[in-house]
Amino acid sequence: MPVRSKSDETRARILSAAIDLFRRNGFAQTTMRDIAAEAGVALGGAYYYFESKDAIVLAFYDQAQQDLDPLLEQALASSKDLRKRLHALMDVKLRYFEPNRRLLGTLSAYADPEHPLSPFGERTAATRENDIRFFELALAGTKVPKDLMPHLPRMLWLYQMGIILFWIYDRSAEQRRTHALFEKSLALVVQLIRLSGIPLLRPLRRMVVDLVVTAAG
Amino acid sequence: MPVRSKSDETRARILSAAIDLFRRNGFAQTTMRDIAAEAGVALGGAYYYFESKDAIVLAFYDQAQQDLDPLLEQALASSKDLRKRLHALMDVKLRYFEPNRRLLGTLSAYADPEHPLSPFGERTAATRENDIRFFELALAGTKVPKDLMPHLPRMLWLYQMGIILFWIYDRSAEQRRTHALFEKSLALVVQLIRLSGIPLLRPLRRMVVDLVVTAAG
DNA sequence: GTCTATATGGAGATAGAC
DNA sequence: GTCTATCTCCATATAGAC
Repeated sequence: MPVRSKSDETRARILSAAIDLFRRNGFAQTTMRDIAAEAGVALGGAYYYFESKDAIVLAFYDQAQQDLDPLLEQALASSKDLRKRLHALMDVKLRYFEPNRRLLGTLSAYADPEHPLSPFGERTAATRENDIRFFELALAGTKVPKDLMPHLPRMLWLYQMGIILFWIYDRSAEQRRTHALFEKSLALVVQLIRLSGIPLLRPLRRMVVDLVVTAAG
Repeated sequence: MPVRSKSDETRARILSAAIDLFRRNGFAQTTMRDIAAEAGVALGGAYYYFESKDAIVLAFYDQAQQDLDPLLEQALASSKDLRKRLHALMDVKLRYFEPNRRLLGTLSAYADPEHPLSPFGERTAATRENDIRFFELALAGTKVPKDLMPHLPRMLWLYQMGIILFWIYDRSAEQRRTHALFEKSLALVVQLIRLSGIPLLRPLRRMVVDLVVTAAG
């Protein structure tokens, strides 16, 4: 454990104040002035540590990834079964982001890959690829047709993003609808992966792979 | 054709100036001052006709719907074949929105159903339902299992929204990737609808219907 | 009813003193 | 490293001319 300098301290305090405010009041409604006040520094101080409001969100992404990595590793170790593994990955993420559902909402606004905060953009590529790797690991031990294998982790990642998006805006109590939707769709997804190898479905599988290749460019 | 009063004239001029600027510079980057200047009125003039910047976008939606309705009717009349009809519907929309791809981009930002500009929200419900009705009409004459029928128009609408979202951010020349993706996925979708009736797929179909019901609440 | 001119209040960001 | 003072820009509001 590195000793945290006073500077690290202040930076962390600003970040945590910001996330707290984003959570409570939303991203757009939170001003840099609010953040500075909550962290006990002057406005300029906040800008000394983060060059912009966006940069704070990026720092939040980075921290989330660092926090999540070991939890995701652990989730994968809990079982060899694909369904259970995918379920465990999702559980870890939803639990982690639960207090920040609202913040994710304002961020999901950035679908444009050219926006720095977009989950599909360049600035977040490393985090994204890191995340996709966990789906690759989850598939270890599961039989998947050769032509599908290179694409499946990314497809599962996208599926996961869809569920998370649904979850963000799910107004049902404790997001029960998302949980029901996830259980049912996951069973379907795993079933389809299992069935994807049978000869009868070969033409269908090829169509899907072709589709994915087209979409990915 | 009603005679346009001077007031209607001005309103239309402001709307068209706004859309033009949104298109060229994006929604967020365009200020009400820009809009007013481009339309040749003072700032207050713009606010006299539109109570907010958002209201201008809503007016754009409304106008788009009015313009599109007859074109979509016509598109449906062009064929009895489901694939061709769905293709024709998409063609009409992409052609219409082509000059405003960028504007749609900034709007797709509003996934939150509570945001007034969200395509999933209450404020846009009438436009949305109107649009879904065209998918219902497109299905007339196509055999669809009874349990699936009530949900299929909405599912197709959602599929269409996905393609349009992809199109918005498609940086390939003339959005060729989107067009390829659409051709291929449409063939798949139509094929699945055709196959959905065969007894072997009944369990799968029931899972999907169950899924849709869960998602819709 | 239509529009101009001007005001308000708040945002993100920065320069330069300490 | 941190603060104060200040800048620039914007959505929106309003008073009142025509």
